[in-house]
Amino acid sequence: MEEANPGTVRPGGRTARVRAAVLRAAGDALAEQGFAHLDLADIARRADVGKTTVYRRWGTVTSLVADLLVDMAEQSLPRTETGSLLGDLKANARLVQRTLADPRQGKLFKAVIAAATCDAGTADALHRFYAIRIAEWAPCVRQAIDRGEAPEGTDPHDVIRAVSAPLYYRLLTSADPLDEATADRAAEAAVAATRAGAYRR
Amino acid sequence: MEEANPGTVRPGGRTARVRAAVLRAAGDALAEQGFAHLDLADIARRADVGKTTVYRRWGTVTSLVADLLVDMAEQSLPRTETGSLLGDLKANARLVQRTLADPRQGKLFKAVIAAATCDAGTADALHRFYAIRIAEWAPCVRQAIDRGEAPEGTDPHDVIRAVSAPLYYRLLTSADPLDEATADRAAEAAVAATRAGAYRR
DNA sequence: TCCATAACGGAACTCCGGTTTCGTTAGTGG
DNA sequence: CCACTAACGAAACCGGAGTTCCGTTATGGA
Repeated sequence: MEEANPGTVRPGGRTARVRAAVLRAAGDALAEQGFAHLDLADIARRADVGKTTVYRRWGTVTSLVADLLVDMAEQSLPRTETGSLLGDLKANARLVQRTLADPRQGKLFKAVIAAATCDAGTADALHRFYAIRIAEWAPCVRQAIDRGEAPEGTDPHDVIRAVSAPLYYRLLTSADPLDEATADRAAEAAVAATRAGAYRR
Repeated sequence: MEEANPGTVRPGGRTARVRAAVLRAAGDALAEQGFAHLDLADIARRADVGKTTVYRRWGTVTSLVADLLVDMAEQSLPRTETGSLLGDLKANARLVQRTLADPRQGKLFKAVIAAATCDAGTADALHRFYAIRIAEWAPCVRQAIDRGEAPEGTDPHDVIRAVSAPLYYRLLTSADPLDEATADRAAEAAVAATRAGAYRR
């Protein structure tokens, strides 16, 4: 007789309220202090729940981060459409830039990336989160192919990744500003490379 | 009377031997288990030194990682020259790819990036490490400008960063393979974007 | 070579994050 | 509405990472 994980038999009601409060508290704490010294008892206090509950339901910091990533993936924004590849990729770059440059969101993303380096389950959740984001924006590259703005055989996922990569690299490896010019440059570079066939497979 | 930090009055002899052993042990442990649960007493055991010494000299895990980054920056490889921008950027991309795809080095880089998200001193050391690497390879873009392969006003640092960024993005946000084709594509995309003037300032 | 002391390490100690226990509260289905 | 139990939380407990103490070893300059 396999025992169900806590919170899975009755996922609604109080259980859902506790999850929401704990995930909100976790996001706040991650943004404030990063991943390293995250303390589940502190999360419990912030969420106004018992620390036993947090240990029972999530067990470890990285499991809590993985659950937060699942929640973030469910909440993420749909893409916009501008009618041109450059316009779409600039919109995407600006969205990523605004997120990473936001004091709370930028730190939160750093923290979840750090957590994912330390735990396979969290890494899976992070990979899924980004796969969902990339899949959300990939159609704009397909549309560009249809409009003749990108060569046949261009991999849409590669193009979308090429827009985000310089912004994340900047966030994680330097203290350089993450401004709109940087975002626009990332989009322009991705468009130029796309047109030149660099992402053809 | 300001007290000197341990190891700074007599930095040679036994002090240097202890540092070398501790940094080697730290690199191994970071590669094996990531950053989160790094235990200074374990590092001391691996290095065959007293744990008091590790706490006295480095104090925290992140300070030890920062010192490891200083050491890594001192050890890094000089750039190669191929005579063409594409050749040079491919060489750079391949070097980064080989490093990140290496089982030990890839994990080590993930771990130091994670550590840098958690501590300002470690972040500074990481930023310096990458600034040194980028400065090492920037001359190849300057040479390309001189040869007419890149437009005047191209920012060499932007170009070198554009080569690395997709590889780090792949390492940190997905489980996708980091192969030579990916490295070559990063170089080709950077060259195409450079030629199109995307990195002109 | 000698000496002052920087740097060292073993052992004892502390404290806080993680674990266990068990009575209480909320949810669900008959 | 009621009975069963999933989920909850307070309190007590535990152990290992971090800290302190003090005798030992190695270094560098006179």
